[in-house]
Amino acid sequence: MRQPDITRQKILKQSGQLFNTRGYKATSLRDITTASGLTKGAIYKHFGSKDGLEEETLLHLSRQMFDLVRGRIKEQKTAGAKLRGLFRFFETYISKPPFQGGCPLLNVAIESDDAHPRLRQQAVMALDVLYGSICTILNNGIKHGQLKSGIDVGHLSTVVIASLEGAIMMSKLRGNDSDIKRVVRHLEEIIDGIEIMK
Amino acid sequence: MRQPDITRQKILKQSGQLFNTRGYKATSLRDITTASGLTKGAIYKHFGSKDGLEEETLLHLSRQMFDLVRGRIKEQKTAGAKLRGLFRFFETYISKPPFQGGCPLLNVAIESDDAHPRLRQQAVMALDVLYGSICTILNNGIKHGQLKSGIDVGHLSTVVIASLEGAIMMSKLRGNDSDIKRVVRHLEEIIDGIEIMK
DNA sequence: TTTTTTAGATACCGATCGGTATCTTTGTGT
DNA sequence: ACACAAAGATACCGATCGGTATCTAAAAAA
Repeated sequence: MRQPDITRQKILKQSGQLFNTRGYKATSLRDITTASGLTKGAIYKHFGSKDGLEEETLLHLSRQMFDLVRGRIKEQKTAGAKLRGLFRFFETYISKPPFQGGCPLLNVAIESDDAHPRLRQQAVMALDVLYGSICTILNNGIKHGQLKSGIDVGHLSTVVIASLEGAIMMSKLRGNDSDIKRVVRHLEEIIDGIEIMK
Repeated sequence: MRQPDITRQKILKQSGQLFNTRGYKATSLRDITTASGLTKGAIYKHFGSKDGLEEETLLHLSRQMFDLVRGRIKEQKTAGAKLRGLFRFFETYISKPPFQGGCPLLNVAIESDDAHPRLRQQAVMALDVLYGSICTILNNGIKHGQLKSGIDVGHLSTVVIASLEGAIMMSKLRGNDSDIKRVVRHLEEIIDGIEIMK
């Protein structure tokens, strides 16, 4: 890897960690230069402005998250197993965080929804991707006779995402994983109810 | 009301609105003085520091929210009706916001969980109050034969809060109320399933 | 009415913010 | 080996941050 690319990745790694824990606007460039050992010169060469860094960092965090999610989904065969894999991924979000600060989608949604249109637009896109992924799993499950055909796919996808994100908020706030575990159990029972056993 | 108290309320009203929309740390004292027409002198006389103002404002917002929630709950007789009243309250959170910026609990939880221990502690207490309220409704419902006795009260309370808060995040992010409506419908179906009709 | 305390406005402080201009270093192509 | 462009470090800018000291006005106490 070329040296500039290494620098770029080093900045994104640190800004990702800091933005996702302290918040985008609450993190200063100084925080990032201190953490990365680099200087403002490097940041501005690569990202042009702090706004630019924020947007690219969010993109980077979203990609990281969806890569992990996709990995969990693809290693399962049936729709039910894919969904359970997704739930387990969110469940270990607290006990074994893949990266610090909780869910990047949740964090940026709360920070941006009233005040930062550009970040908000990116957050909406990330939410749409997650929503679409779950809908696809459900639709494929119905098509292949793994799930009952009467399901309201969009409705269930919304319930799944809302429950998981809300549970992450609760568990992170309280500092334990009992809330996320309860919610995952509830969602698993829903899947039990719509799954067709062979 | 004495003049100092009027001033104090005026500051709390504006800081509440600003903290809940832009964030606590992202809002400057200047923002508050501009919005309220008062000066820094007034703020520091009444609250001592920005940290102090943040904590008192959060307390003020929490009280506002719980007053509204309690109102909705108390005007209903049965446990089922109380819960449905609570759901409707959260449903109208988006279309007819009682105050700007969404749910104060959700907002402060996300902002504080990794970086601001004092605010976080207050957020935990607010969550405990909400959780306790729902548990009480469920327990009373069971005791009075309005709800089936096999319910896991804590489990269901967690699911209710997580779903509602997650749905608020989604609806506020997307700028419509379809997500919160879907989640409320789901929760109502859960209540249907545990309610004992006379 | 006079005194004395309180509420609140104003002016100022050092620190830090995002951003830019400039300089040095590194690496690449010839 | 040389020239040149890209990467990144350093120094500096005006604006704004939270906080404080001081001053004025208002209200309570005498």
